[in-house]
Amino acid sequence: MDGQTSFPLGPSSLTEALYESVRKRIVNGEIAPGEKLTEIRIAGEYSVARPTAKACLERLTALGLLRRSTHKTAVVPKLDEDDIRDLYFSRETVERAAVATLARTATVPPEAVRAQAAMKAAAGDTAANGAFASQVEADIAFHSALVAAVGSRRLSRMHEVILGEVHLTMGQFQAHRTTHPMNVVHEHDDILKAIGDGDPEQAQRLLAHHLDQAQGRLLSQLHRERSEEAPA
Amino acid sequence: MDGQTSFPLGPSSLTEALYESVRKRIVNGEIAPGEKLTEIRIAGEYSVARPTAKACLERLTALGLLRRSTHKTAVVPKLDEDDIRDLYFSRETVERAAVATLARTATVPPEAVRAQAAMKAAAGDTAANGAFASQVEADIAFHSALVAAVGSRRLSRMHEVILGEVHLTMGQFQAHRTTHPMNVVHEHDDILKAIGDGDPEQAQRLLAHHLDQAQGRLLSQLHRERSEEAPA
DNA sequence: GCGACAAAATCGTCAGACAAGTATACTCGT
DNA sequence: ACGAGTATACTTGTCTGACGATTTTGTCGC
Repeated sequence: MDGQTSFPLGPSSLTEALYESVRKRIVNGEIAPGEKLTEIRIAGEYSVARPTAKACLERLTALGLLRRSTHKTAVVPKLDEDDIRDLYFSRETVERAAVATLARTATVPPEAVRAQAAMKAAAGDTAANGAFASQVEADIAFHSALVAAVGSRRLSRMHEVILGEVHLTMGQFQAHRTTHPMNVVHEHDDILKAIGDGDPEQAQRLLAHHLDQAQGRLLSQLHRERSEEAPA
Repeated sequence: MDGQTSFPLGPSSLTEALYESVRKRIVNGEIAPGEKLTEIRIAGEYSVARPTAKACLERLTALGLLRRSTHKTAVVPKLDEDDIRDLYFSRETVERAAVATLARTATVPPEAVRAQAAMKAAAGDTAANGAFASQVEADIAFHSALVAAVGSRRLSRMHEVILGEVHLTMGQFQAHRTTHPMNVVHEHDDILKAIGDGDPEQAQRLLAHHLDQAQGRLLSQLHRERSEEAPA
């Protein structure tokens, strides 16, 4: 994109914009897993000072989107099977609480419904370029809306961090390409229905199943890739 | 204290030690809620450069131990009723998942048992100076051990953040002073027993009750303080 | 070919400086 | 005397530049 004209810096500041931009590049897979991100490189690419770049990398590291230890350069993490299981266990913990809470008052978040519409639209033109990315976006938006509707700042904060890593793995494995997006849409619809019916147990059950499916897709994709690059 | 002789910096680095020190001062209530923490003040108190102090404050802000908006001085947050409810809702979400998981395999974490012993010891000499602080420490350690035993890095990370804020409020309200610590000890024991019995439902029930009690103590303490400083 | 030493790259921390925004205090008009 | 607008001081955001420490890489000798 247009990299040199002054950025449309949304919020207040340089640091924020830099962070958002690098974050996007990571979760969208533009920066491959295992790739090294030095402070100098970031500073150079964006024409900012090294301390600014440093702060950016530190923030991303805190969110799990980068790994680095003292005096070593940051790298985009390549999540293994244990990571994915751990990630989905944490995710399930948070989202279970969310859907149960919503179901208790039969509150169907309008934002989630909107995300569903976007997902259906994206599912329509699977051939189109960038359709994959917008599917992932819509999927993330759906789950995000579910948690946001609970109204708990801290739950949302935790979920945001987790979804960041989820987004990262999805971008890396492109698991959505190997499955029919309409299945996901239908599972989402079922969850919304259970919430609307005021049935917390059912909502949790369906959610757990949905997440299990997603985790399974990621794991099988992981194994496939591993077996391909085995002859080293 | 001795500010000029090089610090006995425990871990790797200056930043880390600074962060730990300031964090402790905040959660222990040495820095009162509402108190302002300028970068310059921290830099001066610890004889470090301002960027170092800045990074420290940013980290603490990310953890919810400080609040600040752009171009405004960081302050130690004074949590209101909504905050406490939100905090305990999130806490319950995480710890429920933990005890349920442990109970499913009837795994009683040795660390938690050890924390219980420490708590009993601290409960013995309520009169002693600093006994209150060690009670809180032991309490935190117990719940921390529970979650750590699950073995989920991400769940532990989330819990760590939440416990930071819990620690903060406990230090501020000193709620433990108004209650018999042995009650807390017994509730902990009950939870451990349910885990050992392999009864996830019971463990979750007892945990929820335990957290409800704790939240209630904090809220009543909050109301008491508010009514005292009402005539403004 | 392998291990040890030297060189390069990178990070951690610091000092100093300027711009920009916020909050406070002061002045002026009514 | 009091309120409103402005001016000043304080604090933060960002940059430039630099030095020591540590990790990594590359080379040399055995």
